[in-house]
Amino acid sequence: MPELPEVETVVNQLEPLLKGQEIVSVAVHDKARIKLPRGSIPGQKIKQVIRVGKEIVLPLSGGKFLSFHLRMTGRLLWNSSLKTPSGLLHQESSALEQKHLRLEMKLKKNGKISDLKFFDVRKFGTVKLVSDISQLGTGGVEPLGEDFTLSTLQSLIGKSSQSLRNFLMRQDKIVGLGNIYVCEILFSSGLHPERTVDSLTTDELSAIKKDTQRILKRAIKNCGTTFSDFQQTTGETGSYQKYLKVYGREGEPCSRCETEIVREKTGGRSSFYCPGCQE
DNA sequence: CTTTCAGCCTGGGCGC
DNA sequence: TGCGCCCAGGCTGAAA
Repeated sequence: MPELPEVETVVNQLEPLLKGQEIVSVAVHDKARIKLPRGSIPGQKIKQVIRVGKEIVLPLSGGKFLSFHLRMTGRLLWNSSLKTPSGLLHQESSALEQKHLRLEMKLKKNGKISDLKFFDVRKFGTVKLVSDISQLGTGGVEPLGEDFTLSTLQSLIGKSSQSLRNFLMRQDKIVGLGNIYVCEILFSSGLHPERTVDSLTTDELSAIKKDTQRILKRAIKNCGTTFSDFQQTTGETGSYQKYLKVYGREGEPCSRCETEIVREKTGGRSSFYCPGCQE
């Protein structure tokens, strides 16, 4: 469930490891989903590691950009193995890892060979090579960027009458937010997920902007949110889950007003919120 | 035009 | 014990 803070964490951890590495070879294991032009990558160097929305992007020395989107279960690991459930024998564990391996690159720097592996259990993740960085991302505003202001938020909303929850999840408006952080932001702002965006006052919009930035920054500081052991791997040892106020807390008393947190499904997605203090 | 929604995909957890 | 069903959720493209 990587959202902006989790992707940012992976980027921060990979940057010093991958910077300056030459890509020696690329092996695509999931050829049905991952299409890369043959021979277009080997020989190039990784200039840096950056984040564009929820994508992990490697600008290459030849001017192109190699991009990974983890979606739900994608993992991008350097010189390490996919952590699999405990209790498996070594050969079972390695067979499971091989089953989920989608792409592998051999890297070289200062004569040392290393590898970068892309795993993905559910195959939603994507890998692509583009010649222009503008081909990446989904067009939304970076919530931690300078241009995410109250007036930007107002113009993004425009004449939309969508629910607040659906609006905040839209990557063509604001990038990086997913279900967990949207639930947390709305709790913090005291707003009901089904409020329509055209009903919001200036003060409420201002609260959304402020809470979005505060929560994302705090989550990045804590290296994101990690849920189960299975998903905990290099680059995802986050601890923000201990600060979650509503997500996954259905049935528990609200930390603000003691009302029981509810979970409600709308449009196939679960919203966690407090019916007592989110209006 | 805007908005909603099924489908993609697998493994874990639950009820029977 | 094992089978069927539901759930996680970002994003696309089709339908409303």
